[in-house]
Amino acid sequence: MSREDARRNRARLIEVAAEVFAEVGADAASMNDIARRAGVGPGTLWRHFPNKDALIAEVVGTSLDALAALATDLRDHPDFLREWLTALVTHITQHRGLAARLTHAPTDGPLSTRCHPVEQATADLVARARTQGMVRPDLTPAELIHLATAIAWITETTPATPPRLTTLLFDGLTP
Amino acid sequence: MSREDARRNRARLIEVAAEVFAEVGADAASMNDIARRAGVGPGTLWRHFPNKDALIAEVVGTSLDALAALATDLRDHPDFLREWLTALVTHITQHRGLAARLTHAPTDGPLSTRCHPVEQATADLVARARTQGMVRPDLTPAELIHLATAIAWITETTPATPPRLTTLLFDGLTP
DNA sequence: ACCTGAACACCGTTCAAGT
DNA sequence: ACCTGAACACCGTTCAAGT
Repeated sequence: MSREDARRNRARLIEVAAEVFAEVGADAASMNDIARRAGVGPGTLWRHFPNKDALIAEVVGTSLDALAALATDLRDHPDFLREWLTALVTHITQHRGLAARLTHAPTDGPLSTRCHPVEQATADLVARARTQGMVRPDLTPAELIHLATAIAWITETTPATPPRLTTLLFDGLTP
Repeated sequence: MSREDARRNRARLIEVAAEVFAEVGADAASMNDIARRAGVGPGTLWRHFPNKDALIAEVVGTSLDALAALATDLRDHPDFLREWLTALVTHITQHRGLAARLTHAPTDGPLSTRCHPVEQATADLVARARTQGMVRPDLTPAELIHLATAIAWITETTPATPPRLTTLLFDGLTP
């Protein structure tokens, strides 16, 4: 088959994957199922994307970039760190199963690579918050991301809501 | 076979399950693998325990009870709510894969049932903390458990440590 | 009464064989 | 160059057949 067909296959696979992820979650989705629904053999899917994370990275990549871009808009917001934490949680929550995938993704894998801009943005905002005394000085950017991921995850399967848990975390449990 | 054999099989299955859970985590552990290692057919495992949660409940049940019992010891501790949160997180962390199982367990299933004493203890301590003004008055016991589970979960697959995240949650992110 | 293990429909993943 | 789909070793789960 031609390179043209290959390109179409690739585009179609991403499209179908996005559908399946939305239906059952990125973690629960089956590679065979995605290939089947795209009308393609499993082998074709696996050569276009060497592992599931690569496929996920392609599906959520552009929205991760959009999230990172939002960070610059937030820089001058009076409560930007809280806003950023909210944005992180919201974004992860919008892609069911992504939280579980993020925490298991190897550091040098495609998904982690795609997250780099968001990590960078988080580092910037935490540093900025620190110079302004808006945040406890020992908080690391990685910790903020871990906590955002944890909140997004627990939200997927319990009645707890992201804004509420975000508030509890940000302000603490004491009065 | 005799009822005697059945009882021995059951005990052996719980024993082996505990081993496998410790090795690969309760979530990743395979039912077939447990049956195989116990020298028993899959069917035998499934009749003794109608689903995986029932098996998990049996394995972690006694330690859940011990956790609940700890709550009464804590009642007079000056910082008992923080201690309790720490105990919750510590306990879940000690059983890898338990966090994921807890959040997906059906409310009327065997695992949720086994968690009842811990939920009860949490409700008591939160209520007590509230009357003493030690905690924000809108915090619900369920929220505390959800957050403890989330922290235990994120801890399994990242360099983040339970005591640190517990502190961040309890005290909040602001200085 | 209790156990066995073959069986079913899946999964991720690979790779010879086709165009 | 790219695709196919059978194949392998697994998984959860069931159930006829055995003692």
